[in-house]
Amino acid sequence: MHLESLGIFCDVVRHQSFSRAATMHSVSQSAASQAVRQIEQRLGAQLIDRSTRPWRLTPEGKLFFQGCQEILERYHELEDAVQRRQHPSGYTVRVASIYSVPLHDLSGYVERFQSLVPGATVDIAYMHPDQVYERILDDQSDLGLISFANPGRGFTAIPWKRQTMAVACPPGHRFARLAREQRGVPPEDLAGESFVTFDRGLPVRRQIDRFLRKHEVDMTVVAEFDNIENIKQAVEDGAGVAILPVPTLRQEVRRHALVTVPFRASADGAPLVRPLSIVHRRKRRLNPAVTAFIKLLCADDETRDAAPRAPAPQASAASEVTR
Amino acid sequence: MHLESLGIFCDVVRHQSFSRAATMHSVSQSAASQAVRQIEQRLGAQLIDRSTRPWRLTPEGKLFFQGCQEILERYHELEDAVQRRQHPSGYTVRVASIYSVPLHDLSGYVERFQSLVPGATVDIAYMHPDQVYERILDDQSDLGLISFANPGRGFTAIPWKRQTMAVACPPGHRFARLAREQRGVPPEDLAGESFVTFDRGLPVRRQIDRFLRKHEVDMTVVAEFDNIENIKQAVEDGAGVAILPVPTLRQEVRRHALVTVPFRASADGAPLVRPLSIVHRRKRRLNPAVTAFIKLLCADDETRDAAPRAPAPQASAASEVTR
DNA sequence: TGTGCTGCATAAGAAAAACGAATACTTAAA
DNA sequence: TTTAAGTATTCGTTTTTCTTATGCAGCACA
Repeated sequence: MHLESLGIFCDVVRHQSFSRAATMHSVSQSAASQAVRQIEQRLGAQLIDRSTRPWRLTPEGKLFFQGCQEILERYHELEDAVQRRQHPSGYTVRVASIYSVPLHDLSGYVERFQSLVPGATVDIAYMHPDQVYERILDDQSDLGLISFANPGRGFTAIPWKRQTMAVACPPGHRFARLAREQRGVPPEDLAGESFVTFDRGLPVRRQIDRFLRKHEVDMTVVAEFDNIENIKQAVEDGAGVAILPVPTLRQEVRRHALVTVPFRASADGAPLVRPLSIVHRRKRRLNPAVTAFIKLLCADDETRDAAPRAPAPQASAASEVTR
Repeated sequence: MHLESLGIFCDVVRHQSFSRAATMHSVSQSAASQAVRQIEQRLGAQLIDRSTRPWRLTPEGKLFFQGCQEILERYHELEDAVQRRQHPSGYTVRVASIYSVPLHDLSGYVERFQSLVPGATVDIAYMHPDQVYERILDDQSDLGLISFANPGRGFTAIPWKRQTMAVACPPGHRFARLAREQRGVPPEDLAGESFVTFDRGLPVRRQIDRFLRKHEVDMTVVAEFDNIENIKQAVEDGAGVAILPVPTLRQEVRRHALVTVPFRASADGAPLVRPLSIVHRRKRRLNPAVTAFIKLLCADDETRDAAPRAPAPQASAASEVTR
């Protein structure tokens, strides 16, 4: 019997819902249903009486649920105990992040985390997306923060933030007036502008190009960089305009070096967002500090920079990062 | 984490041996090795220090081992508790057997079992092999006793006995003298005999045919039956000779209705044996009484009717029934 | 009485994991 | 050294598990 299945069963019971339990475990509703059925088959006993609505636990189900809870708790404690024995000096959470995750945001988290889990330390290293993956695979980092996570090959991606993207231009640019007047720029108006953007091959570039193609906008790419800092610098220097995640522009906007011009919402299209994900190695025990840190990061992800999520046809926590 | 893997780890520790633990769990040594490694990877900790010979548990391993033992025990108790709640009146072991498993043998087992596990009852039903599979799939029986178990599609087969097969003929037959003189008959001498045998399509028939083909023996099939009783009857009636498992002939030999003539051992070939297996649904919790009954059946399987087993290149409890 | 909605089950195909056979490797004993 | 025993590893296959798509039942609401 798979402990994960027992965990799903327990959450199904606790939340009185297969779908919710499924989401919590990052699997589809179907998988949760099958997991519970598998347990029932193995035991040769109904655990859940589905004939009534809402469904109820059978006596066997109640018994099994209580037992499972305890067993799971014990097992997790056991894993923690092994971890503690390995790192008697306390936990370190090693984070590998892409450059463009606002340091500002993270340092806030780190402070809160260290007061929450005393004795824990957080190491954050900034690097190129590919290196983030590498470091996680090599077990040099516990967590990675990246955009457009691709879930293949042994990673689990937890959706984190969705940063709205907007046009960045120098304060003297004709778009800047729109921003001052609290108006957005229609994507079409970008046509013909000089454009500073990301390297081809970065997922964010593909996302932007798709957006522009959809709105039939043709721009002149005057420079490409593999990181946001360089792009911002080029725009400041008057090389052209750029499309960047809003939160990454905070500094420059504050010191009036750049202006953010949001896109005017158009009826037909999804807004341009950059999804950030927390990734970690699959099938890997995360030590308690890491789990706590993830929880902290996710705790308020809905509250800022959040764009409405595209409702998936069926609940699946992973679905939004798989495409 | 798979509870089965934890079980393998515990047995590895208990027996200080991957291979033995593997056999106990009916998997290959490779699988056991991989299971333990998987646990280690998930924990990110060495459980076993392989640098010394014999290997030893690391401190983490010791800790984890103790925890696992308890967790597994608890889980098994939990499953049993669910079973008990379902069948409060006590356990019944429902056995489906092919016709030709000597009733005599089984009734002995049943008696011993009932004194061993008071309150348990054993239901034995005899039927055609196909029905045995059916009944197990339909959950009408807990265990099946069949020959030439084919492990495909959701069954687990536990090797049980290996019955040596021999020629059965009427006492007046020319072969009968060989038996009285304690000599065997060379397979070749069967050529030209009238032959009463099993239906085409039964695995035992294929096995016999293969044996005869190997020894280049050509016999005249005068009758085919789907069960041993009919074959024995036909041979008694003088229809010809048959090749049957020795233990199934006990009755007839005792009352001098038939004579068993063993094959003369030939250098080149494996002796003709009929493997009997205990079969049950895979991935299915067996209630404690069933487990106890299996244990009882297997306890002395080596001691009688046993032919030497072909040593497998690598230990695998299932290998001998898979072909 | 329909009509849409929500939540679970089921089917089928795709993806991932587990497994076994063969083989390499490692160490202890001969 | 060689041999033998026991474990790790590799690779291809089989089995399992998961997702997507769809079905189906009850419920709310018109």
